[in-house]
Amino acid sequence: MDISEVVRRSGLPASTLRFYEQKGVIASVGRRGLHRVFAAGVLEQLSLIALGRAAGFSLNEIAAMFGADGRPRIERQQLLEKADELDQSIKQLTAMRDGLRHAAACSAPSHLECPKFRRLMGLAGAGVIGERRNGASGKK
Amino acid sequence: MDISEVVRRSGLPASTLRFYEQKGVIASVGRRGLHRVFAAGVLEQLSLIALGRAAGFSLNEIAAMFGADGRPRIERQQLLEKADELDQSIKQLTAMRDGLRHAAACSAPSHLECPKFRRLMGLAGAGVIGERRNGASGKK
DNA sequence: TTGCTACTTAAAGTCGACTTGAGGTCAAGG
DNA sequence: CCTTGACCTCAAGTCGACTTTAAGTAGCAA
Repeated sequence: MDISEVVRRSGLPASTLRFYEQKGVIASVGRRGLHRVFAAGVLEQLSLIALGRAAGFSLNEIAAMFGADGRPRIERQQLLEKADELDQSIKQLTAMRDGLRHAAACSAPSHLECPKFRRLMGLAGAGVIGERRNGASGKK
Repeated sequence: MDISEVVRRSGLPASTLRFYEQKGVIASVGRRGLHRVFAAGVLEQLSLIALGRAAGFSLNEIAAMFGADGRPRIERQQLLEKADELDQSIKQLTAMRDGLRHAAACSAPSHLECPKFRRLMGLAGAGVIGERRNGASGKK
């Protein structure tokens, strides 16, 4: 497969594929002239990468999960740790969501008057609630 | 209060306070010489900012939530929208967490052999599962 | 053989939220 | 009065995951 076919079948832009190759998270099997040639398996790898990213692994972590052969060597321990991290996130997000819904419905004239809201503020101010860089989609 | 007191009582570094002021998300009440002077209310504002950040609002969004007086003007609609976003995130993260736990426990020799895992891969590859820049802590 | 493109590279740019560094000012304590 | 060090400003750097741009190359159809 040449890069355009991988683009077509994966939906990723060519720039991303080159970037991934450069980072070592995928590999081309060779060149036809200058042009990269990819094995069919790269599509599966790309799915796996997308999954890893969605689970919150960084590209470097993901790169470390592939052996030189391109097959994944994923440690179960790592999966469990990430699952626990996600559990933490889920709890925080759930508390936050409930807090927001309450605040939106709360009859207090200003949110600052609402005790629940203030409690949430206190937690966030004390750093109890995890820092997030980005959470939900960002569609469009 | 001078900046060092705000630092002490908020736990935030001075650089962050200056940065926040420059972004317009907080304001100092004036100067004593060159030195900024802050009103006591800034601590509450900072908690509110922390809360907003934890909920997934950007600094720009947060800045827009404060009137010129420094009091928050938070639209309930905005809170509900963010709550819905969080709901989405929570669903995705929950699915991901369960998938990871299954994969870790799965008896298949390679994760690639596991149908559930492959299904998750497919979803991620198709972009069904939201993109995340960062989710859980990142402690240490 | 020509010429069109799709491909190539390397370097720089983007985005958000800050941090860091260099160089300067001045309020307060001795 | 003088030193000290906390504070100031402005510019640049960082991090991660890419994208963009400029300039060059070459596979393939005509």
